[in-house]
Amino acid sequence: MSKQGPACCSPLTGEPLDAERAADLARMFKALGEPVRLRLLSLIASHEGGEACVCELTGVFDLTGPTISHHLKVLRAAGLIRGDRRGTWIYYRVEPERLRQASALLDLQPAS
Amino acid sequence: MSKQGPACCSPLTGEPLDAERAADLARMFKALGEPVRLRLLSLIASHEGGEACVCELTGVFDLTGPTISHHLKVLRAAGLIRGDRRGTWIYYRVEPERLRQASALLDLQPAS
DNA sequence: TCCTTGTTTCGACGACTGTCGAGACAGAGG
DNA sequence: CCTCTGTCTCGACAGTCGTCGAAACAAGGA
Repeated sequence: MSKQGPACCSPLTGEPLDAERAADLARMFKALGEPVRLRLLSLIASHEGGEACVCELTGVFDLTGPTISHHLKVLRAAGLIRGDRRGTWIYYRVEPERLRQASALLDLQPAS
Repeated sequence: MSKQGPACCSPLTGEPLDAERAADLARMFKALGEPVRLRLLSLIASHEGGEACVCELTGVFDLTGPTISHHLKVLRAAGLIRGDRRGTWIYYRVEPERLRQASALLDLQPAS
């Protein structure tokens, strides 16, 4: 379902964002606009194999389990990560397409 | 000048963000994480000449002047735009370097 | 079966944010 | 000088967000 039309990647310099697209993109940026979530995403993205389990993420911060779980849920709702359970542990990995969408929007000089 | 230092543009896949850098980047993404601000930035970036005055931005939304001014202030504090007064009107333009920084962070496959 | 460990959901609290109206400041022109 | 227009600051209010403790759910092992 995530087939992206040409409009998905047009940069800011192209034409003004309409309200609907702005709302979707803002949801993603809002998820990124929190230091803990940004670090969580970076931890997952840079982890060996491209995925990390919650148990490895919790110890990095001085935060309780529920708080980490909450932030992971926000990142999941924004479409930035995806998690699946394998046995006891749940492993999270990034959604590259979604990140590319954000990166392209902010790229003022698209690859020509 | 199109080549940046290694630290400023290292993508998420490189190494985990430290708390300080995450805080600065999160400030910028938080500014982008609001539909009105995202549309304001897009209006400025896509405007003829690369700059737009507040009077042209206010009419687009069903919001009062103070509210638009507040959002512009947040974008300014995040380093995303810059405004200078010329006579009666104040013109805003984007800060390309800052946008490039964000775009590069989210780019999972940097130009190799 | 019960117990232990990993993860999420629920309910609550303080802090922050978006919005407004009223007023202040800046510049242009009588 | 005064006035008008454009923009910002201030103070206040409702709504949202990050955080926690307690409890629930899921899977594995005694």
